Amino acid sequence: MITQTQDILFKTLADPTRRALFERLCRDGELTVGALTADAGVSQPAVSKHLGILKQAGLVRDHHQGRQTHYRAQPDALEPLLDWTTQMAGFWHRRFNELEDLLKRMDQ
Amino acid sequence: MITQTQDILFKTLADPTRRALFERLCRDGELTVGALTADAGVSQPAVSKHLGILKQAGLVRDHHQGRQTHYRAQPDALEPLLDWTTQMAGFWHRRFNELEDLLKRMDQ
DNA sequence: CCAATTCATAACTATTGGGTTATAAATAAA
DNA sequence: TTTATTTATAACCCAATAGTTATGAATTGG
Repeated sequence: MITQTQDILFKTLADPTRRALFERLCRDGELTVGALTADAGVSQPAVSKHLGILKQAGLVRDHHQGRQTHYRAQPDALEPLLDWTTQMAGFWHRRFNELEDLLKRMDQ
Repeated sequence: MITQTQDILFKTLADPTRRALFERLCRDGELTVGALTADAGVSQPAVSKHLGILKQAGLVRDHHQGRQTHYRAQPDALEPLLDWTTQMAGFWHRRFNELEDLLKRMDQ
């Protein structure tokens, strides 16, 4: 079910602090938990939990180096979101064109 | 704050039944509350509440006709979502190119 | 070895939010 | 006018979740 993937993505990105973490990783590249926590506005455990959820959604990847964990964004995971959005817009435009055609036929 | 708009959109579309209502309106065009309720899988008050939230987010518009309320999708409201997604992908690609350039310079 | 640092997990709390039933308000029909 | 239909709102309940503090596990440095 593809709608499952969309659901996970929307739910994951619905939280502002979580979305802010992902945005920072997109902008600044790879960062440690400590660096992310410094500007997150919430505690370190909260940041770790959010990163775990982002990881489960496939939006970030991590690798360990000594006692630090580095996280980086995985923006490919945004593709289903892009697909859904364009599809919704597409449905609407198709309907719009159908209506346009109908009006044209009625005009004849 | 544009991030406010994004927050509202993500939060609004994070709920599956609410997103399903929006999808149906995109596919099928204008529908009444009754028609939407028939296939929603939840009660009519639940549907009304969801439609109210979608309306506040600007994702749907309504108009009254007799005792029925007709709802239709307003897919233009998805634009900030599209902007955010492409922007995140853009940030990442820019960083990717920077890295690529760095590697090229190191290669010389 | 011992202390300090970095991150993840556990346990708990409070709030949010989506669902329900009951009911009100408005319109249509009999 | 009375009854039936359609939608919105109110009041309430339960589950999910984002936050906290406390602590454990792993690694580094003295």
